[in-house]
Amino acid sequence: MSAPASEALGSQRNDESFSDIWDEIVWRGLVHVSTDEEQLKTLLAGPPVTYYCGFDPTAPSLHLGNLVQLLLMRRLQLAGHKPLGLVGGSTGLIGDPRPTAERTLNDAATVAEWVGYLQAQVSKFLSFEGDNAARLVNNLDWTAPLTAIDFLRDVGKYFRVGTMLKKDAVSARLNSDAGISYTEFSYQLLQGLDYRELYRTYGCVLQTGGSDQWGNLTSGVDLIHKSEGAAVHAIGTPLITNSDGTKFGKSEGNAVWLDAAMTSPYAFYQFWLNTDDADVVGRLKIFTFLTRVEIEGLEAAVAAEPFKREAQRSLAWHVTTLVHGEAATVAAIAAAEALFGQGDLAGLDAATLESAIAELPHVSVSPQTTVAEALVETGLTSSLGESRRAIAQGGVYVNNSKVEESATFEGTGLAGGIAVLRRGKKTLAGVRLI
RNA sequence: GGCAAGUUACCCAAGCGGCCAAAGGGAUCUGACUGUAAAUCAGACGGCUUCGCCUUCACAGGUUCGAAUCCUGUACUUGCCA
Repeated sequence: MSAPASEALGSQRNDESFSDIWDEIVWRGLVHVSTDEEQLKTLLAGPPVTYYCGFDPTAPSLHLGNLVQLLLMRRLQLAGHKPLGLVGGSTGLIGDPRPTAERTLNDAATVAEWVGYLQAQVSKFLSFEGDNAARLVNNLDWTAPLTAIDFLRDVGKYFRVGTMLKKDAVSARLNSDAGISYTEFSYQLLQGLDYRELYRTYGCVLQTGGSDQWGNLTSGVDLIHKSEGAAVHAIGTPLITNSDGTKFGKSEGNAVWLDAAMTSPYAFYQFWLNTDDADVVGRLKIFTFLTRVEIEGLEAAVAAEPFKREAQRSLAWHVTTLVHGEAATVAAIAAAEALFGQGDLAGLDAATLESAIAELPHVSVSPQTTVAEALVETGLTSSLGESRRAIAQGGVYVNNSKVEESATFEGTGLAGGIAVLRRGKKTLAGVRLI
């Protein structure tokens, strides 16, 4: 992430029109499953409780799925509760069972490096000041010293294999032809252990996570019930889906990351701007701090004047600002306005073009370079063959003019020797001619 | 440990000696229509110096004029038995 989101922390607040935080998160569609609702509602309406959510370092950055959790954590913190942000230094070495196939293990040094990145990202969404300051924890701290024997005696004894086999994540794998290793099968014990550790150390009584993690959330609830005799809670957020059936959080087949180096603020903004009408209201509820009244106003706007995409603009603005800061968001919008679809790129001055190009993937090439080669270099296509196909299909433009097969950049330089390369309607890249 | 079945392109999945760069579906990309939306329709979808050539069907070796297809070994997966 390029800019600290903390600049936004101070202005964030929950919607006062709800009688309590539970009602608000239910309205926002953040509760898919949970332990006893009445108890949770009462608990969250009372004095500060300590809660946690874990993030495993299976990549160098968090992604949009994690953002749902981060925002839920922040909403609970705004309601006065104390967050524990857990980054899974140990669980990241194991990997939770995915429904499809066994994970490839990452080496310890890589995971340790990613732990650092994730901790930095998590920190930006929580406040570390005040009575209910957030705290970061790493489960490697209590898992690493544990011996196999202690683990089996102090944790394993509380788990029944029959119960473990019934967890969705495990049974899905057992019923598939991929099977499951003992390593991944054991994951739920580790997560259960985490919850118990945090319960003992910090009095943590609530864990949140994606509903696909429900089995892992409840394993901790059960463990604490059995070994500590205490009743604790869990909330599972819904899996975010697109109304057209495609996967949420993918842009052109790639994950949308929170790290600006992996998904640029420009691409991030575009992702949200392109949200379906059918999905945009749900996204506003989950990913922004707009109030119910404000969201209902945008909902009406979508119904009345969908072509204005006011809700999408608002959504893109708020989420991009939240993640990348206002300056980066302004730059992303300016770049889009300068570059997008207007026929008249030649009218832009060098400074405007320079800053617009900076938001896009860009390369420096000689004017003799073919457009097909530049497509590959900027990542707009992955091979020359693909470039040729794209050009043949009429999907490639330089400075908004469709190009032919053997085109080069001769004579295409705009102000500052820059050319704008475009594939399809919305995929742009910058080319600096040298 | 024994027996059986399996491992095909991003995913699912056909193919069972030549007509196979490999059916079909999904995902993805492009075009048309649009609102930088959805739906729909059309095309593309291993690589390249693209009327042709090159590299693929778990891995290694073999049989054959010729293998994704047959044989041997190895790895991994699943099921049943122990």
